[in-house]
Amino acid sequence: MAHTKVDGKPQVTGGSASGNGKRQLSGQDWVRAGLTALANRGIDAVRVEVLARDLAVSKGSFYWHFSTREELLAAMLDSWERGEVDWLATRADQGEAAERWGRLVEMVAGSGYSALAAAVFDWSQRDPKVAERVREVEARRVGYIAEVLREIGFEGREAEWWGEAVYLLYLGWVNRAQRNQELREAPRTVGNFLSRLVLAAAALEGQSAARPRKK
Amino acid sequence: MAHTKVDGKPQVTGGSASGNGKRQLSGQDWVRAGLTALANRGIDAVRVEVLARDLAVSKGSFYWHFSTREELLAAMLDSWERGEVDWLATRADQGEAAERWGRLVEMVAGSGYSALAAAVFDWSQRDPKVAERVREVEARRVGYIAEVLREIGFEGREAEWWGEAVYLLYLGWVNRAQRNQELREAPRTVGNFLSRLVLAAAALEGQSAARPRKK
DNA sequence: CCTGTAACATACGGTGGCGTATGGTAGGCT
DNA sequence: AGCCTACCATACGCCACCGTATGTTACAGG
Repeated sequence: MAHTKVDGKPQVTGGSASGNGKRQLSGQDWVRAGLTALANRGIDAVRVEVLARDLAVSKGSFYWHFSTREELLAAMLDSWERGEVDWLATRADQGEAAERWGRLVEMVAGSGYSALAAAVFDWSQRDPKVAERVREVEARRVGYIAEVLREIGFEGREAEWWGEAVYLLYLGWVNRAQRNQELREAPRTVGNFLSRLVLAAAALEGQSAARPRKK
Repeated sequence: MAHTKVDGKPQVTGGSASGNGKRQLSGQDWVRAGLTALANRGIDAVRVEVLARDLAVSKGSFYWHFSTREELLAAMLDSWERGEVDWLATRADQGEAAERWGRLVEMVAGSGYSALAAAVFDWSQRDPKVAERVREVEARRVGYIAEVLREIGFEGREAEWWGEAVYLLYLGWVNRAQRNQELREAPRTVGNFLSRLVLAAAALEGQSAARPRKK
């Protein structure tokens, strides 16, 4: 047992705020590098020696911070999940009725197409543990959308149903934008799709409630 | 150069219709095995030696049929593309007005969630050549949906726009169903989502045209 | 200045996969 | 029967990667 596990955090080891300028990586640096590789070339491209080359250090460094590759993958998944949960948490509270929909659309449209999310989704297909975590995150997302729709004026069951539809459309867009620059480079389009979908839903359900602004 | 390329087809080499019962594989057998591995564990799991073990033969066999692994991947992509194009071609002609929408929905809902398609889409992210082919197939799909929508009563531009929306929703469903049995095991749901989406679109656009039957 | 330890580097054994080289076999043709 | 050839097996060299063992450096505290 040469290395002490990273149970807590390797205390100081400042990534870039330690004052000495450069050297001395932290576990988080490896996680970040791993997530970058994941987003760019998929989970099977997250290799210890490759990351070491990217970071211009040797494997010896990696195996000090982590005891195995799987441990890094777990840390990466944790990091991603935390980011997703936080993203929703910071936006779940502050809301004034129909205004929230417009902000949700803008946030989604502006937050980029997220190659990372797409890569994590693909990863989840080959690892049941990952799939479980992704399902939880997706349930939160759909729940949040449905909540917003309820505030806009959709009735209970309808809100959930159309919330799912909205999410599926968004998910399809994320997927398709992956290989279609035109979709990526016009971030407006996602918002347009989502907004018109909700407008149509309201028209069908006979909602007289507040309409989301097309902005 | 020990092996002759598989330019045409290795003539007889019957997979299972040759009468002799078993042995003697064809290039198509390798392609099928490759597509299976692709669908189950992604493109990075399509390894020559692994496929050889699955087929209970040696690599020597593989390198007779193909000169390299890349050649197999190309053949796999060709096979997939041909299947997709044929799928649309056999359904594009025969149609009587609004009836086509119902059949399209049923076909999509019944054709399974297609882990293969999802895997190919993911593959396309790491290989521009694959991405190009996938884009073409997707353009055909969207075009076909838009065409059906036009026959239902949507006006030119609206048909294309909602056709894209319908496809994105379907794409999101394929993606999500990958890790959600509940969605997979109720094949009706896709159809319901798509049908209600079109109904809502018609309601928004003020179509009085033929409505797709909810069946 | 000496020592300990955190954070690396270097070197190694082992595995899995690619592509090649070459040998073996079974069935059709003459 | 002999031979050719399609199809496959065996064996090899090579490389990328995993994880381990152990040497090396920087700095903190006494």
